[in-house]
Amino acid sequence: MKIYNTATGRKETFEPLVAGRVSMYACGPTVYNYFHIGNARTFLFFDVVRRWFQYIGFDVRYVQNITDIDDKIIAQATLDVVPAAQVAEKYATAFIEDTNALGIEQPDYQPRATQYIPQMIALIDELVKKGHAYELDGDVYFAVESLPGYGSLARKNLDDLKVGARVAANTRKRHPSDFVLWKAAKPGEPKWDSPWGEGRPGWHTECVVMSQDLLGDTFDIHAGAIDLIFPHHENELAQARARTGKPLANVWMHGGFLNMRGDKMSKSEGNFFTARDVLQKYDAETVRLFFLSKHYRSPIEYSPELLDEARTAMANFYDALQFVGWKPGNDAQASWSDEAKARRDEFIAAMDNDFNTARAVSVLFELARAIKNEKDYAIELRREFARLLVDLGGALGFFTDAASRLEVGGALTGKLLDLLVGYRIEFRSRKMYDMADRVRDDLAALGVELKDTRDGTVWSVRHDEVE
RNA sequence: GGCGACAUGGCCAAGUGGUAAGGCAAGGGUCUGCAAAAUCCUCAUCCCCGGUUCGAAUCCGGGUGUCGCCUCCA
Repeated sequence: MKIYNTATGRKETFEPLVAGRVSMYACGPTVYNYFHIGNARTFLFFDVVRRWFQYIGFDVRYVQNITDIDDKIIAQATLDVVPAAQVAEKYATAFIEDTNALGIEQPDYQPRATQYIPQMIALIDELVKKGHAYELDGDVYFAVESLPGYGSLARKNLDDLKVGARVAANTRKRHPSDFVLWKAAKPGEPKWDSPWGEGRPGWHTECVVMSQDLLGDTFDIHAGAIDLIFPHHENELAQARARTGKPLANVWMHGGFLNMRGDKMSKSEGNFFTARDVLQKYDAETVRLFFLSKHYRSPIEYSPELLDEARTAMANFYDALQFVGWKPGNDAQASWSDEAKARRDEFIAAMDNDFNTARAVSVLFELARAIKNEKDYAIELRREFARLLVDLGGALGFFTDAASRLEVGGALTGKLLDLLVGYRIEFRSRKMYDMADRVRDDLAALGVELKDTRDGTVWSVRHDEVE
């Protein structure tokens, strides 16, 4: 198992802290709005990371936070003329709904910043006492110069940052890169008591406190999108090192962006679609396939054409399953035939190589092709391929609901369809083609597709349009 | 100004020194009452210029282009 580690800039063999276990923390959303489809890429990818670790036998402990107190939430609350907590609650709920709709498994723990205020205050206090932070009119800042090696994660040095700093604002900070740990409350803002007066925590502290509380001082994997490397993750790392002298995480994983017409999709630039919007047009598996068709560290261009392609491809997978009469059951077999094993090994090798999902997905395509290839493969083998397809696909989060997708409205509906198909077969054998075609056309109007294969007439329900 | 990533067929995309996976689209054949499906065939020398090597899309140097980070940000 090799993973690209931002901290070292290299692909490394993954060595868990505890054999057989993985502790991972992914930065979640700041809940001031619906998240966009670019955010979805990140959430979805780390869902796949988690599923993969589980597939290969790891016991995974997965934490993803929700930032429910932040300047942007306060700003939105001001616009909506409601309490900030109400904005946070609304979009936190929406976040959970939307990630569910995307087929993302909920994390084992989903801490919220406001649940950890005392712990954050304790950490900040400790940093002040150790000389790594200082107060300034009710704000508290982390002194980046107090910590040798600050900037190592992003491979930046303080001098360069000084030059590049475009933020003039607070000239009273000791160093322009000093970042805020505690913010004094302005009138009307949400606030908590602290040794430095009433205020709220800065963004970079919550993840340190929550991850260390739930996963320990140092854990296996810390994840997020590429933009979080600096300053967010750098600042988390700084606080953790200042506190414990140890790294916060052994492996830092960062996913690439989803771009819109060349630019990164971003709420502040207004060029985005919410995941909600996209799910109106494309089902969750289509979105998943669209993302997983490319390596997670590469940028992806948002493209309706490619989403359409992904939809076609997904339909083909289900066609293949239908083709050999796949039924839910023991897809995860203890042993596989040589033919199946060869493909499974290829899939595993791809995933174990820094989560090469694009390569892994191509194995699924090859399986689908083989499943439908009645000429070269015996039906038993093709059925095994189907089980393998569902098994491996499941490791990527596909086919989790295949049974119900392939099933139509219960047993009676299935029997009625078989009856109608029987009529078509009968009509065809009597060369009553107008009636035979009427059966097919009428069913097509209802979204049921008939195909006359060598093995007889089969029906399938079109699922490629989401209303 | 500093740091970093990427550049593969009509489109998407894998490839990490051994002679270009896969998907979509397109064209042609077989099969078929028709349609669909299935099946067979066709479709790239990897941004440019140098270098290393028996051999490079893959390594090194130099260009060009695109993008990201340095500021809230998935």
